[in-house]
Amino acid sequence: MSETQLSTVYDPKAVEDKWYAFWEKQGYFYADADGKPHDAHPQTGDVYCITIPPPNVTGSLHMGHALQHAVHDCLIRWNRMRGKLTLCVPGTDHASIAVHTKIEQQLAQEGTSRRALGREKFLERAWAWKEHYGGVILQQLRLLGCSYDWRRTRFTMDDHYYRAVQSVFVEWFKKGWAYRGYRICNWCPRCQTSLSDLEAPMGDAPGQLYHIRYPLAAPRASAGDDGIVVATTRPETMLGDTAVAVNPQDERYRHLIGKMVILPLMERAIPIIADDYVDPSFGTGAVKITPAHDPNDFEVGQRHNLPQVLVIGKDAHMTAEAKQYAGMERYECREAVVRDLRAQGYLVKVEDYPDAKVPRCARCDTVLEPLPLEQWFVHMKPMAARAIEAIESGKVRYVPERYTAIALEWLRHIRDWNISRQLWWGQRIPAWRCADCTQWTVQLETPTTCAHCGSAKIEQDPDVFDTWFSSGIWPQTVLGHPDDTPDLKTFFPTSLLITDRQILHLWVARMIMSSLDFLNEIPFHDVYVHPTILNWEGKRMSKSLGTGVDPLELIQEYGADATRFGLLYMCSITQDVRFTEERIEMARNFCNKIWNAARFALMHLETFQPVDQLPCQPADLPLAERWILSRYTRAIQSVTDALTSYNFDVAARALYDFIWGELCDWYLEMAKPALRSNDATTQQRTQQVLWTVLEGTLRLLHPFMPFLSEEIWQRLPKAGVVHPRQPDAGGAGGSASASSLMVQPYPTPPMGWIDADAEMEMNLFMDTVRAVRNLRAEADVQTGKPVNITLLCHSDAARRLLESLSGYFSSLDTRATLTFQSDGEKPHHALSAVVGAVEVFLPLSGEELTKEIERLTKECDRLRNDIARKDKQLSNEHFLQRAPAAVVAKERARRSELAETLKKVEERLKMLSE
RNA sequence: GGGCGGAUAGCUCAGCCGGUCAGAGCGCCUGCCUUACAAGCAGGAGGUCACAGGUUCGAGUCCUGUUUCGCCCA
Repeated sequence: MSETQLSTVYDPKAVEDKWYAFWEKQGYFYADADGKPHDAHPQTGDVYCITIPPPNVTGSLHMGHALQHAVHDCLIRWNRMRGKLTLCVPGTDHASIAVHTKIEQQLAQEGTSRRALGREKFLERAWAWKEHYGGVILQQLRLLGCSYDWRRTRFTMDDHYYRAVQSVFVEWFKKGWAYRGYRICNWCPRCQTSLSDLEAPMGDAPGQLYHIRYPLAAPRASAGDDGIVVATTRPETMLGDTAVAVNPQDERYRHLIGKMVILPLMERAIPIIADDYVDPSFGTGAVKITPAHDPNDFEVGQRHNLPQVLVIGKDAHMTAEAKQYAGMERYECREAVVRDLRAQGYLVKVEDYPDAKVPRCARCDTVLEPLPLEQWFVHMKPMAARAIEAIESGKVRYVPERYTAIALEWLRHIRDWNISRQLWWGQRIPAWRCADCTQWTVQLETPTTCAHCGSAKIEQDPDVFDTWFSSGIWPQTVLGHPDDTPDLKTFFPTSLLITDRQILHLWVARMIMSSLDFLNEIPFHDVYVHPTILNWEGKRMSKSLGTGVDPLELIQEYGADATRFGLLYMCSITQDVRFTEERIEMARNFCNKIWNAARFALMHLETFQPVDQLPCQPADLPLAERWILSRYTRAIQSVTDALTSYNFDVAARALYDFIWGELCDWYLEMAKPALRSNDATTQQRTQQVLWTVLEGTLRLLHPFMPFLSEEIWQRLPKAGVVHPRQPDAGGAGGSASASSLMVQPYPTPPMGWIDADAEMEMNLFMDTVRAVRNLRAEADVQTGKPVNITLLCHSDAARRLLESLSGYFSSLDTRATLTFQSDGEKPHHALSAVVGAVEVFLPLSGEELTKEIERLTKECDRLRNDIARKDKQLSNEHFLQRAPAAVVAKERARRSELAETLKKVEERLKMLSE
């Protein structure tokens, strides 16, 4: 096949599916505990394992996932190429509330309900829904190029996993950590379930603070006593008040403690009590106590033995206890209560309260109703203590480091966890209550009788577990726990967890706790928290608001490699990144640049037979070769360092700058003459360096752009192999190590190739070339028109260097014919530039003379300015005494450099004016 | 109320341990279809690094405060 037939535009669609199918067929994604499952790639014995955060089984890929998995696969491919036994376990979670709600909506549309349908039929529907949409998101990850072990795909409702979740509960019940409790819980009136504290984020809800007067009950303490004024943001809850509380230290109210007030509208007598919980500075300093509808009041109520009056029900409507307000919706009732209070003269004042917050449902945003409920809770303190120890001692490391403190803070103030959900889609709680003795029987196998009294009248709790309760055991469970498996031995603890910061407590902290408790091990060594992707306005992307960008459309339009590279390029240590499509476009252009550079290289390597090792010392090569090998080495260092420290943006930039700015812009141009040379030795030597650098660069690039790099690598001649392979042509023939780029070793920096002299010399050369281009542009010389350039060299070394490189000038966009001078008469009417010890002259036609004089005058001013600044610094005694000698020397050198330049510019100016 | 992150060219972002750090991509302006690439090549304009103090010989870079946007916890 002739490489010249390759399109000048890289076409991702033509290569992505092909290589993905090939890799998968070869078994390269797989890793087994014995370390040599498919003998697909060399293993050093080191293990690298990640379990992905399981997305919602019925969900689809959004930008957050795309970024997260660009990172996942980059690290997975990198470590695999480093020779580690590398495993990434994919899977999904059952998203209890989301799926449950979806099915309920469907049923409602069909005019029925889950109660009418019954639990069994409902679950059939849910499973059917899961089968229909389940795994779509995993399919989408393949389009991104993710090289995960798909054989191991797990789902949190799989039989094994289901059992594992239940057994966690049974174990914790045995320890006394899982217990049945009655307390105020977050209740979502729309989802009809309780929620944990973490699923009930507080949101702004600007409202009013109502000041209500509760009159004293007879006999009055003294004439004219107006009772006590309480302040509340939720006046409708007053219907359930069973006390008024004041701070015992508060002089204003001390005389009222123990007295009774009459609750307006309800006409009930309630006591005034003293409790430290009351903040005297807030509102009026007197607080109404509604034990049934506020978590703090609930506790006050318990301390003071207050009755609970439930006035708001699970449907967010008023109960019979609310008497004349019974049946009203809660906000409707609020209006009615305020109206009646005002009419009866109890409403003292209403003030705006902009800082009010209310808890909302994390899933549906409905304002939650705190209600006293009997639920299953988990006692967290002992587990949190172990997690704190593991994090403090550095066994679990957070990246960026600042998240450590955030995690610790939450763990130190951990509260018990409500794990029961009044839903049907999820793992059923294995607990049976006895109708006779009211005790619970908790075990994995379905009991026939009560474990306490032997009664047969037992009934299973209808509730299921919180989804996070089940995903909290993800890493160990997908590797086989609670069974003792070889996978667990080999891959656990895993290497890394990559996650979003939203679920740091909800999920990450809980995994650490469960793993320490059950396996006495941390679940992962590192936690990498990637930035959140925002839209260009800095707002969270939202599908419902239509502010999201669909990563699949990006892959469709720009290709998977460009999408991955663009995302990694913006993946810095910052907390948020704003997404702009231009970044992906930039990456697409970069793909194209690489593609064309490869076309060029392949064209010149068609008949070339490379060898693994450079056949000579780099020092014996020409400057351009020494330079590119040196820069290539530094690129390997940069990329590797950046990946090691999770600085994906830095790694991507290093690749971009090296490939585009050095390899393409300079080396390929400078290699052209030699590649076209008739001298076989020169040609082959250059071909070998070109091949070495390109082949290595593709390996360096592969974790970022797996498809493009593979496509090019496959076309590249191989050391010891004559024909390039295509997946449909060669199949699995040949040794594994030669069949795919993804199982090649990742480059390590050949330190001996670093050549500081070559870099210095190239810098002088490049600066000179740039100066010539610059002068051409200034003189408005049309491209293609040759120019005569005089190079006046004040150093023999510079002259020798530039003379030896003079052949390159014509090809590097200068079109220059060079004349060298070491001294003597300088060209008079000419444009000029100074590059170190070299002066560059371009003869001037005449009319540009004034323009040039102006320009040089400006430059003189600038230089004099700079020199004055330096002089000031260098005459500063403090600076000379306190700054390190090297810095002072550097500044002195810089000063004389500037003076030298100024001298030359002044001379030029003089000559132009003559 | 407590904690954290951001504020650098028109836009999106890099700038590690203070001393060529004032940068990149896009956009804009000027030339170019030069046999790898117009998704490209060459050149150019454009920023008092949010504000105010302080530390230092020297501060986008460290400290304090302010303003502002966002996140987390209570």
